[in-house]
Amino acid sequence: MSRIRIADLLSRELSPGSVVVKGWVRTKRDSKAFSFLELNDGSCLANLQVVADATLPGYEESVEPARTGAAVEVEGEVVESQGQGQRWEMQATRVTLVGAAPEDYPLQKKGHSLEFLRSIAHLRPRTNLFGAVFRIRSRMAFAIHRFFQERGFVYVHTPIITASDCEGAGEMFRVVTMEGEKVRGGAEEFFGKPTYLTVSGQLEGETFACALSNIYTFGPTFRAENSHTSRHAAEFWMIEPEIAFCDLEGDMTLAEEMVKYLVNDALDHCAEDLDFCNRFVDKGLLERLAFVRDRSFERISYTDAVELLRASGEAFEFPVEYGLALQSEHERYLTEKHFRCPTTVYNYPKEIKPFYMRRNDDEKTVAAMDLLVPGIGEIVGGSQREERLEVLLANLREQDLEESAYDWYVDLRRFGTVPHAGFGLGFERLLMFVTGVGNIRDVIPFPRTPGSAEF
RNA sequence: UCCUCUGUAGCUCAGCGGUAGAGCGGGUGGCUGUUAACCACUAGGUCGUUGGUUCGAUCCCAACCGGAGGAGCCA
Repeated sequence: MSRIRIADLLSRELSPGSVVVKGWVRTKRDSKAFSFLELNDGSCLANLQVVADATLPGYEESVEPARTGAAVEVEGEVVESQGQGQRWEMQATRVTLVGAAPEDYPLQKKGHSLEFLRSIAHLRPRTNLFGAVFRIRSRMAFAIHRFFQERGFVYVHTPIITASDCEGAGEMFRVVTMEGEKVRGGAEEFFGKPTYLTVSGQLEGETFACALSNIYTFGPTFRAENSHTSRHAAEFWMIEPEIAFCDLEGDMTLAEEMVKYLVNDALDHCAEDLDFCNRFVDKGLLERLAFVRDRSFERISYTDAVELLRASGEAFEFPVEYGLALQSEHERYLTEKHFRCPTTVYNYPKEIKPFYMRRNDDEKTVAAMDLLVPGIGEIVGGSQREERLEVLLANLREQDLEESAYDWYVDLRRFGTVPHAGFGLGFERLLMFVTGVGNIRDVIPFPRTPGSAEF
């Protein structure tokens, strides 16, 4: 008899009859004559209630020790439940203990703190919350590919190891080879020069966009920043589309459409898991997601945003002044108090943005954009790229960057240059937004943060 | 890197300058178509580490280590 997933079983209109299920016991309630086993196999949030009569052959060896955490295989008849709370339950005809869990199994059926669960990251996927979060994560990864593939974007694998040490996005991890305990360096360097873990696939992505027109990357990214916040990790996943023959307007539209698409997909395909998040993580989650799906996002230029903030009368800790970067508190004011919805801020002063962003005709701003969402802040950062050779070279000089290191990047402007644009979407930040989970460490399976690389 | 908070039983926490507490979880027994089951009994702690103050420190002080939140940086 073949195994059926609990998700399949529970969604049946008619009883599938006699079947086999396999999973882990969440809890067991015993009485003299029989036991109730709550069985979960990760296919969905809900458990299957198994009724195991004490008269079952092998009851003492298989059912009695099947306490919380144990792995079991159960064969039985799916019948309508006599009790409240579930439609189907299984009347067991055979219970096999696959793997026992002794009494020191750390997960109790009661709520645990997220901090404690982080310390047992190898077991936390067996909880309701993390099961839900990682099913949603999987679905969102799939939806991202669908979104781009449906629009004719080509998936490009940009390198993890890179030699560009000045991509302008924070501190990098060095890649070295070892000789025993010693780091091999200098001319002995494996690649013949210093190399790093990528902080962005953008520059490489641009080369493919200038050939395949519309591309996206989706892979791990590394930042060696010593950041201690709920929104930063040293290793995270990023989605970076790059579009040829596209300006900032098209870039912003794509980013907004993408966020809406993903939220809509989650609402359609992760209803049970989102409902759990709504009940136990963030009571306003479903309402907010529906809002994001249904309403259009706000857009405001940096210049207007500065004026709006100055006129707001709000007492900010940091000054609001043209030419200064917007602080977290300013971004939060825009999305959480003023607009109360996702907001795209665009056209930033060129001084506070990297060399590759396209200079606007006002000569003061660049065609950059940040998509901000309530509760998290920046979820997307992007720009139209500088496609004019002379302007790009001037930018490199202005920012004291070594021109020769960007030969290949500059070549794109030498040979058949086109206007193009793109953005980066932080996958974990998207997941925080979609699930309502407040800490990035709880939406990535094994988080890497300063001082912490367990598991 | 800076600022703030925090570390007591397996978990969540209370507590106090003078022999360590609860709830939950675990174990045992009972009971019931149960579902955060229920009732009774029971085991379980070098109070993060090191040093200092004190007759006496889990408590006060310092340093260190771990955890969390925020800032910066960004996604």
